Amino acid sequence: MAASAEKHDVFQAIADPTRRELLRLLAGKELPINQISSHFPMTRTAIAKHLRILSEAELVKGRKSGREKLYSLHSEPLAELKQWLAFFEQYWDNKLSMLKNYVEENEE
Amino acid sequence: MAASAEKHDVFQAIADPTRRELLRLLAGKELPINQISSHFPMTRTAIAKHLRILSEAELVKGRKSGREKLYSLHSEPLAELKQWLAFFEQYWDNKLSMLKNYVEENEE
DNA sequence: ATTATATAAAACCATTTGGTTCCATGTCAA
DNA sequence: TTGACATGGAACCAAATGGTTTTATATAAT
Repeated sequence: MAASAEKHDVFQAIADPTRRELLRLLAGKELPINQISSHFPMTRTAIAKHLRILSEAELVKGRKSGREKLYSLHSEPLAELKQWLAFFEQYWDNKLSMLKNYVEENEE
Repeated sequence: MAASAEKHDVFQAIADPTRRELLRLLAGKELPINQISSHFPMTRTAIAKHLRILSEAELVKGRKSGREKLYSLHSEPLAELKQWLAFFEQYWDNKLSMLKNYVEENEE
C-alpha cells in the first residue's frame, strides 16, 4: 500500500536529460545534493527540483544523515518501462524473442 | 546520413500518455489520422500534433495515400531506450542477468 | 463544376516545466 | 553561542507543452 499520489510517473521522470544523468550518477553511489549539483551547470535548487521529481517517481530515495541528505538510485520502477518496452520489441526483433520472453517471465 | 535535426527525442516522445497510446494503436496497423483521432477524447488537430512529435522521434512514419495519410509504428528507435535501460538492470535484478546479457548482445 | 472529405497550418490560450534569486531553518564546529 | 555549512521553500520568470478554433488546400465523388 502507501500508493503515493505520484504527480510524476517514470516516463515523465526520465524525459529530461539532466534527470537521466542524475540517475546514472546515483547508480551505486550515495551522494548529498551539494556534491551532486557540482556536476551540473545549474544551481543547487534546480537539481533539488529534479531530485524531487525523481523521488515522486520513486526512482531515487534520500535518507537524511546529519545535516546532509544522501540520495541514491532506486531502479525498481524502471521495470515498468521494461515491461512497456517488451510489448514493442516483437515489432523490431523476432530473432531471439522466445528466449528473451522466457527470461523475462522467469525473473520474478 | 539524413540525421534529421530532431527537436524531440525518444524519451520526450514517450513521456506523454496519449502518445504512448498512439504507439500501441499503430502497432501493426496503418491508420489515417481521422480514424486514429476517433479513439481519443481530443480534437484531430491535437492528435496531429502528437503524431508530429512521434514522427520527429521517428517512432511513427506516415505515407500519403490519396487524400489521406496513413500512419504506422516504426519501433526501431525504441532500441535506444532498451539500451539505456540495460545499464540500470544490473541494479535491480542479478538473477538472470548473465543469460539476459547473452541474449541482448546476440540479437544484432 | 460543385460539393464533401482529409489533412495541414496558423493564431491563440492556459498550464507546466525548468530555471533563477532570495530567505529560512537545521546541524555541526570553534 | 556564534558562525559556517547543507538543505528546504517561496516567489518569480521565460519558454515549452498540450490543447483549442479557424482558415486553407488538396483529393474524391456526384
